[in-house]
Amino acid sequence: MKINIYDIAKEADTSISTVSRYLNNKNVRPETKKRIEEVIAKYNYKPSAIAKGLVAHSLKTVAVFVVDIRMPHYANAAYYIDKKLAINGYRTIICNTRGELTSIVKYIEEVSSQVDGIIFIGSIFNEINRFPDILANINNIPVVITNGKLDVNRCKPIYVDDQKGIYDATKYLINKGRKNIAYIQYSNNTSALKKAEGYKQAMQEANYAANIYHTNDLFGGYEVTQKLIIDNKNIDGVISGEDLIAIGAIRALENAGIKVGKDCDVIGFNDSRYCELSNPTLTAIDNKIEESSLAAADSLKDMIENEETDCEPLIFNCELKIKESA
Amino acid sequence: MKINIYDIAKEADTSISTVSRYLNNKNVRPETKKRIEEVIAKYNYKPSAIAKGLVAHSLKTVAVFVVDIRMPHYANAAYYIDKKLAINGYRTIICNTRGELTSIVKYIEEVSSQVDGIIFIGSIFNEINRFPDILANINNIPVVITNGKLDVNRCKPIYVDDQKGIYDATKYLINKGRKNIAYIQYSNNTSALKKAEGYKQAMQEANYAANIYHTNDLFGGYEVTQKLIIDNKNIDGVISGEDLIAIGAIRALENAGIKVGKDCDVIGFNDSRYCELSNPTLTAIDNKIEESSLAAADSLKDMIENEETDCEPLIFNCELKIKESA
DNA sequence: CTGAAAGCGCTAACAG
DNA sequence: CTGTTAGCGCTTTCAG
Repeated sequence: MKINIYDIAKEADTSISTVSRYLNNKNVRPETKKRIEEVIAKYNYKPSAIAKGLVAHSLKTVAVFVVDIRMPHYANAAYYIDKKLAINGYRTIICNTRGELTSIVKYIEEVSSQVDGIIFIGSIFNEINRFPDILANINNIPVVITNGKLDVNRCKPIYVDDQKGIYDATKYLINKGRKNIAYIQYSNNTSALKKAEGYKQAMQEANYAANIYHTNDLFGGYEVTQKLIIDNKNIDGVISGEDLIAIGAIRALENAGIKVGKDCDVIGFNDSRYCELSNPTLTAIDNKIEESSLAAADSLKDMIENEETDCEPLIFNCELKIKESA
Repeated sequence: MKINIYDIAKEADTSISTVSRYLNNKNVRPETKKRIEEVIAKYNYKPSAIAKGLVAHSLKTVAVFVVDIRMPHYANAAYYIDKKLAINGYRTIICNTRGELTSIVKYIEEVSSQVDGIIFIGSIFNEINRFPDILANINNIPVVITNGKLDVNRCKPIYVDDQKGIYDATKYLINKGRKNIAYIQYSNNTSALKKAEGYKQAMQEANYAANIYHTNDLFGGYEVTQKLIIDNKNIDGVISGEDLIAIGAIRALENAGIKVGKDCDVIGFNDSRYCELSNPTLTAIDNKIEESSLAAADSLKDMIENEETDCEPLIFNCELKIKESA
């Protein structure tokens, strides 16, 4: 039932090489070409990408590792990467690892022998360095990672200085005269710790006490802030490493009668479009997702196609985007 | 440089079939096995998934077509589909079509000869029916589509009755005594039109005038509602076909001094977790993304593995999830 | 411009 | 349990 190039050649009364040439837009005599076209149309023949891939040693496919595509940060990254790479004829396999090591391992094993390269989004994937066996799977393909560095042959790191981003934002509040600034940390990975570090550093320099709250629920900003308000009635600043948490914080503060942007400033992280949905709109640290994702896609493409071995890290700086909440 | 199964066989002093058997966990004499393992470890050999795919006529990969992975609805769908399919050993290629026909065509052409099946999320992909040439590409692979039906050999449609969802929600407000209910429509595709239809139907039955506003910006709910308020000072209900728009509406209403949930009710659509970020929290129509996505994944898997040809549509009903805004 | 033949890396009979 | 052989569907020399 399934038609292949042999069938086409036979029925078009020519050789498979000629059909192959036709398929690849090489010179074929018009009459032969016409016969081939007719047969192809008749059977609705489509060449097998897999067989092509075997010869070309490439399926023109890359994998993008994220924690959870439902989180705006990852969705944005995946969107820009796919957009950029699709232009160059690459398909994007999405790997929702949920940050679980077993899941990461499974995806790597399945995907590494099928893709031309991998992009890891987020420092959590640094964990892979602890497992040489897993690393071995990706030792021969080009790899890009944001906010990390993998010990493989060809790894291009792309850094966005989250820590400095938070540090600057904290400074900004301090300079505005805020003294009682709390930080809400989401999850416990390297990236989250670094961000918290930026906050602590700025507070320390100003001789203010650091005050860190934790949540592991992306939508847990509301509840954690309710606690925070009870603990600390004089709160005048809240910073979080995730926009969504900061938006939850705003809701909690407003519901407690604390005017955000006036009595208390709130700053988020990512500067996702969700900032606009908040009331007041959320001032946030823009961590350059679009820029860094496009750079990741470009770098990977270069590494794949030009055997590029430039593994110098690329560095982006955050930028505070001021809106109503601070 | 690149090691293949021949190299392994030679160095382990055995045949490729034996190596192949070893790789596929079939019986191999312990001593032989040991030699093979050593050589494999020495060269860090990984079998080529592409070559395997050529033999198996499958790469265990599916494609998921969405409009834009950054939209919560699509991100959720993609997440659940990938989660379910990954358990069964399938990889998920994501195709961000932006709803553009040229992009849809390009993705289909590239992907159709490489994947085992395709899931289309959303009625917009019904457009494909207008192009027999494109349809031909996917005539031989199993296809699942939500809120649509494609004219190909094997297509499983999964419907979620959006129209009824909006109809019921409108009824709900009417029964609460709301009379001046406006609807904000996002985009112009079949799905959007059907939703608006549900609203009109309910209003008509109650003998109230329908009042529809439009926006093409997912984050445009705020601005459109500002206009709406100017046009209609007695507004007491706002319904939208997208949560994010409804959240923008809430912000505009509150900023205009109209108490949401009291003076005016607001209802969104999707019941995404963003409803929790709104203040007041957003009452919304749950369109069963998780259920329908998991069903899509299951159906596709059945169609792929069991040559399943049951193309009876699967139907899900929406459910109004009441929170603070209505 | 075209055809024969080799090869991409693996699996699956088949015969031992 | 193992090796030989023939594919899977395509591209690519290399002669002609």
